[in-house]
Amino acid sequence: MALATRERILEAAGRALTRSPNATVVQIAAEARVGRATVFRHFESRAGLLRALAERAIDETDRVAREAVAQACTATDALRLVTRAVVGAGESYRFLGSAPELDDEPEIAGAYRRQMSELADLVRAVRREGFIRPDLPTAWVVASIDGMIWAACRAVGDGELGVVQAQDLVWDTITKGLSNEKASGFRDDE
Amino acid sequence: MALATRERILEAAGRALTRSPNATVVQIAAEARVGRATVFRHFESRAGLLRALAERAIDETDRVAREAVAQACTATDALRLVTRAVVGAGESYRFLGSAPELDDEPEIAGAYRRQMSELADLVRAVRREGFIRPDLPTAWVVASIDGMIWAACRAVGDGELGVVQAQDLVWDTITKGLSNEKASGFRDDE
DNA sequence: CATTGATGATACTTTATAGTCTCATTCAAG
DNA sequence: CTTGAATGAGACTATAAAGTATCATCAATG
Repeated sequence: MALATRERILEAAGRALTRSPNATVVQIAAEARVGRATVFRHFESRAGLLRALAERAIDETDRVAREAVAQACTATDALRLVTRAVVGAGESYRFLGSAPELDDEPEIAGAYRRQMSELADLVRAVRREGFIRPDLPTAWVVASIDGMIWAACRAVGDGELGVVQAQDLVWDTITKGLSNEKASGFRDDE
Repeated sequence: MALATRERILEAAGRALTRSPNATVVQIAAEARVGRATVFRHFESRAGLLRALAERAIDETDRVAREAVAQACTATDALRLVTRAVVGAGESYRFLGSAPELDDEPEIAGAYRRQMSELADLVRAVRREGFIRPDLPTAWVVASIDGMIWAACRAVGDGELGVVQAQDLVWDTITKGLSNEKASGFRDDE
């Protein structure tokens, strides 16, 4: 079963690389319960395996994001659904957050830039609908959404939150913030 | 000037490792404009250099955080000032975000856990002051603050925001969120 | 039962990088 | 000018990991 094996290796690589981003082929093979040679039968090199894994993660993220956009009727709702969807797919791309050598892969780095740029477009559309505070730079809105998504994925991966809970919390916090106060004013001096 | 050289190497290592987390000693030495042998005259090994760099970053973060706490009279204000201070010190610890081998250093991993735990204590104190929405789990509040700080540091490092601007935006967004609406309600069906 | 394809194990080669050592040079202090 | 400490350059070794090749085994398929 060549396909099943390849899939097993990819998933094992995701787990191993999430744990330790410099995981060796030996460690990945062990995680997949597969001989080291088998890894090289399915992938031309370790770099090739990482590339395949990254492309898989990017495709998966694109897929769920597109699905989310298709279901939404406003940009604001699209952003909400995309956020939920991407957090839900966190397990598949979480290893990317600390995979050093992937910055050297033009395709991967380019895909990440494209996703960020698409997110920026969506944010601008949401802004036109009036949902986003006008005083915040778009770059910061994008960056903070990205940061929240990563925080949620990490919390889920570390078992601190359930997936659904994290999905709810991310959008809730992105929009309303953490503060309990109506106007969120604070005074420097008590 | 032994001390100046050691310092030059540390700062160069910070820059090099921020760019590429697997930077070799050759690359670090080149960044420091120093011979490779000189690196090993000042540090027992590459791992030792990373350890020293990480300890330096942790100490610096602790220092600015303690200063911030000392100036605040309420827990809420302390959290605000700590956030500002830590974002301001981002350059010194940013490399830690993607330094794989440092997870194996018990001292470093432990220090990070301690910092997160101190942040959690601070968050609980802020919660008692009533500033934080009671429906949010503390773990999530901590995680999202951490995520916002990282997002701000990355934005500063990438030149998307100025340091002061990022410091302002982080607290502002943490507390009030991105949304323009008073109650931040949204409707699923337009 | 025989064949075929995938696999596991293992030995081997290659390469990149860490780490050591030596020597010549430079530069500042006396 | 002399001396000594720090450095740069480069040769050298050791090692870990990637990648290759081979052979025996096992399971499915005809």
